[in-house]
Amino acid sequence: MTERLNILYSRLLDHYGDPRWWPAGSVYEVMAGAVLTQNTAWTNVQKAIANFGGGLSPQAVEAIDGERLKDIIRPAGSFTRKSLCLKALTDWYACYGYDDERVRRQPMARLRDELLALKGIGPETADSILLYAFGFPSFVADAYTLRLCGRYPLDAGGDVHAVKSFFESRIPRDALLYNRFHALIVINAKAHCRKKPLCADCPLYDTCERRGL
DNA sequence: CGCCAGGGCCATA
DNA sequence: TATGGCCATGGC
Repeated sequence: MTERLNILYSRLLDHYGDPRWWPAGSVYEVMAGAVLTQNTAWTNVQKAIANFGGGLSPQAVEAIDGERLKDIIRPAGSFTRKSLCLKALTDWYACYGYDDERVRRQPMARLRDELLALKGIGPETADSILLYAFGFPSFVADAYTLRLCGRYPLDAGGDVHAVKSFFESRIPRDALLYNRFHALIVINAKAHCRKKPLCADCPLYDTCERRGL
């Protein structure tokens, strides 16, 4: 890991501790949550998940009628697209017999292409599923990561693809490390750096402040 | 009230 | 390929 990235990571880790992160109980719940949280507050996703009554499984989603699925996930917004996307994602999972280990034996690049081919799944959602659901070393470059790159002097580029390859080429290819790093970025963003100006108790405050951000 | 939240698709030019 | 409108709810 480069010096600058190491400093960033260490500061976040010292301040927040090991996050070991994604608030979900199962692999499939992570997959579904990744879709439901697209441009949507996590509190709304929780409401949608709660509407499954603890029965958020691929078998359940396959069995649920499309119209009823819309109604269940309504609190997460954009429910027409997301319901179709959930169905497509579940069909994809069914191709592997809902078997996590079988998915993990496939080449990551191929899985990513398959996910990106599904309507409603783009780069951020695909990477979240690969990393947080299945434990592949695919770095997630989401809105929080882009915002951090705009503030912290990494010179990582401006778009999702550039930022993703920036981190992946400079961090050891380790899924747990990717997990911690991105989780820390999100936790920091939620806790301190939601918008300008940064608050003084943000562990990145001095560096960002020096840049006038 | 208006803004925005852990995006992505689609229509334009 | 690069923008911009759109989806849609709930919290603030």
